[in-house]
Amino acid sequence: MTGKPGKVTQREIARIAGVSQTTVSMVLNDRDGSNIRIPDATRERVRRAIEQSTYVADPAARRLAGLDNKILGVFTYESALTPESMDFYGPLLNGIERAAEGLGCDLLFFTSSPVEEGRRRLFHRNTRLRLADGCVLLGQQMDGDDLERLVTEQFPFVAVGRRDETDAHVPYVGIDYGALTDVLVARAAELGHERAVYVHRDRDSPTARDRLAAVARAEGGPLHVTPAAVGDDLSGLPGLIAGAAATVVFAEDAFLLEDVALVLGEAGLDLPGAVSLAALAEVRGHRLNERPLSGFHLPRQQIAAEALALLQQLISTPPEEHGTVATQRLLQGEVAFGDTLVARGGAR
Amino acid sequence: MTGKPGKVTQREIARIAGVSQTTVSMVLNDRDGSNIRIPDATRERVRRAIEQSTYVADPAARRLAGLDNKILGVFTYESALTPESMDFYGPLLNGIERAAEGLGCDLLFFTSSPVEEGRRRLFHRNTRLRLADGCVLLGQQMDGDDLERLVTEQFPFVAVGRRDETDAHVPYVGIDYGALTDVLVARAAELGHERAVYVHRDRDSPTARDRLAAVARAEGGPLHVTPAAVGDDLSGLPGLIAGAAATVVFAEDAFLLEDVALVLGEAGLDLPGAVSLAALAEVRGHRLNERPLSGFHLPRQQIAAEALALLQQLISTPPEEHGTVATQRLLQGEVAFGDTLVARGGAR
DNA sequence: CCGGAGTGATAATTCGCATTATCAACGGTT
DNA sequence: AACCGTTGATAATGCGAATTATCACTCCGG
Repeated sequence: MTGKPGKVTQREIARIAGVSQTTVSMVLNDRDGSNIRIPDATRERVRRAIEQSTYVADPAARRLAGLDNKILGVFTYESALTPESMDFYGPLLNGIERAAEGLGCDLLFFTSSPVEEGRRRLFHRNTRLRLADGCVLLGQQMDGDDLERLVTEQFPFVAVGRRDETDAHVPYVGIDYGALTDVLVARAAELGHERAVYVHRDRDSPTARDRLAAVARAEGGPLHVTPAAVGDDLSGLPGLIAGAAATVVFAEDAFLLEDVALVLGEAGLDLPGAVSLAALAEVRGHRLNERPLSGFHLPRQQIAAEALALLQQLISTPPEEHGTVATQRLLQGEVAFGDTLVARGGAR
Repeated sequence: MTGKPGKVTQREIARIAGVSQTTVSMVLNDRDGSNIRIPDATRERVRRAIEQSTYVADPAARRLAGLDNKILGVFTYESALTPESMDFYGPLLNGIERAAEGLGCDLLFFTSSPVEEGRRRLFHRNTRLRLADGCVLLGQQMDGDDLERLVTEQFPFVAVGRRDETDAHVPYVGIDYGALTDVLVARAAELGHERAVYVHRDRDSPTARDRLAAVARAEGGPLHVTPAAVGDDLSGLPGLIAGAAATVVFAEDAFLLEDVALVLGEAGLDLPGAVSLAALAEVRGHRLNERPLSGFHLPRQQIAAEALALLQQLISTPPEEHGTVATQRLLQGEVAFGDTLVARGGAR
C-alpha cells in the first residue's frame, strides 16, 4: 500500500536493507563527509537492495528537493516540425538536439502555447515557460515585448538570431551578416563590377539593417550599390537596373533572388552573363538553371550549439554575475561564391 | 538550485491575496463542493493576484502530488532530428507536434538519455521518464525489456510501430503490412505474373513476420512467391530469380529494392520490362530511373496523431479500466502502384 | 570515571502543491 | 437560550528525495 503498484521508493529500499530512507539517499548520491559516515558494508547492503528492485529515483521529487531539473525549453513562433519549416528549423533543431545531448539536458517543446493569427503566443494565461530551467527562442521574427518581459522577469533565455532592436539587453546568438556582405561586395568588385542594386523587402529587423549598413559602407569603394525596396510587384526592376547601369543584383534572400531572376529572365536579360546575381543569405538548396547560387552558407547547427551553451551558462550563473557573460554573440558564417556571381562581361 | 530569484509560489500568491495557500490551490483548480466553498469575490481576488504575478505551477510539485502535467514524453532510440533520420522521423514528429498542439500538451524529448552503442537507453540511473505524464516510443527497433518494464510499472506509453513480440500487452499504433502486401500481391497477379521472389533481410520483427505471413498466404493464389533471405551480398540473386522463373521481385524495403535493382541491372536484365519490382514498404522519395517505385504509402502523420490520442486516453483512464481501451491499433496505409510493377512481358 | 573525539545512523524538516479534516462565525428554529 | 445547519476558510498531512540537526554508542586519554 505504499503508493502506486510498481512504484519503488527509497523508503521501500530502506525497509528491505534495514536502514533509514536517509541512508539510502546518502548511498545513492555517494555522499560522504565528517557528518555523514556510512561503512562499506552498509553501502553494499543498500546497493544490493537497489539492484534487486527496479528502483528509479522519481525526478519530480528530486526536482522538488532542489536539484536542477535539466530541462531546456524550446519555443518556436511557428510549428517547427512541418515539412515546410524544416528547411529553416531543421539544422537548428539538429544542433539543439546534439547540444542538449552533450549537456545532459532534456528538451521541452512548448507545443501547448495557444496559436493566434498563425503564431504561437509565448506569454498567456497559463504560460508553462517556467517548467524549464531556461529557454531557446526560435523564429524569423519574434515579439519585442516578449523579449523585454523575459529580461525583466530574469528568466534565462537565448534568442537565435540577432535581436538588439529593443532597449533591453537580449541574449542572442546570430550571424554577422555585415561581415559576410562586405566579403561578397568585395568579391564582386574584384570581378570587375562597378554598379549593383540591392533588392530588399523593406523589413525592419536587425539583420536587415546589418545588410543595409554594409551596402551603405560599400559607397566609398569600387562597387557602388543602390538599395531598392520592393514589394510583391517586381515589374519595375529591369528598368531600375538598366537605369543604374548595374551589372550585379544582390537580393535579401534566396527566394527573393529567385523571383528577381524570373523577372529579369523574362525581360530578356542573359543571366548571369549580363547581370550577376547573389543573395545576402543562406543559399543552400537553391539553384538557378542548375547553377548553385552565390550567397552565404550559415552554420546553423553551430548557432544552435552556441545558443544552448550560452543558455546553460546563463542558467548556472547567478543573475548578479550576468555581466560577466558575453550574452550577445555573432558567428562568422561563410561566403558561398557559387556560380551566379561571375566576372563582369560574362566570362567565368 | 531551488532558490531561483523570480520563483512565485502559491504561498506567495496567498500572501498577496490575503488568503491561505489552500484557497489558492482551490481557486486554481476550480474546486467546488459541499466541503469547499469559495465566494466569487474571493476567487476574483486570488485570480487577480495570480495574473499580476508570473506564477506558474511547479510541474514537479504537481506531479509529486499525483496530478497530470500535460507533458507528453517523446523517446527515440536514435537522434531524431538529424538530416538523415528526418526521412523516417520527420513525418512522425510532424504528426506528433500537431497532435500535441491539439491536446494542449507540451512535448518533452528525452535527449538526456545516455547513448550506448549508438542507441539511447530508456532506463538508467536517473531516468526522467516520469517527468512526463506518458510517453511515445519511436524507433525502428526497440528493446523488448524496456517495453515489458514499462508495462509492469504501469507507466502510460504507446509504441509507434507494431510491437507484439513480447508477452506483455504493449500498446501500439502500427501499419497493417499484411493487408497492404495482400493488395500488392493481388495486383501483380492481375498483371499476369505467376512467380515472384520476396527478398528480405532475415530480421525478426512483427512487421517482418507480417509480410512473410502475407507472402505465405499467396501460396494458394495465382501468384507464387518464394521468400529469399539475403545478407549484404546479393550476387546470387539473378541466378535465384532465373531459377524460380520469377517475373517480379518484392523487397522488404525501398533501400533493399534499390540494391536489388542495381544487381539485376548489372546482370543485364531489363527493368521493369523483364522483372517487375516492388517494395513492401514506404517508397516515397525513392525512384528507379526516374520511375516512381511501386510499394506503399504510409500515413505517418496519422500514425503519430493516433498514437498521441491513444496515449492521452491511457493517461486519463485509470489502470483498472485499461481493458476498456483498444490499445493495439493497426492503420491501413495505401498501396502506391508506381511504375516499376508492370504487366508481365513488359507492356504497361 | 569523566569528558571529549570519533562513528554510525536516524528523526525531523524542506521543497510546492493537492487534499482531508477541522474550525469559527453566523443565522434561523424551537 | 440552547441547538443545528450553513458558509467560508484554514491547519494539517502526504507525495519522494535531499539535507540538517541530533542522537546513541564506543574508545581513549587524563
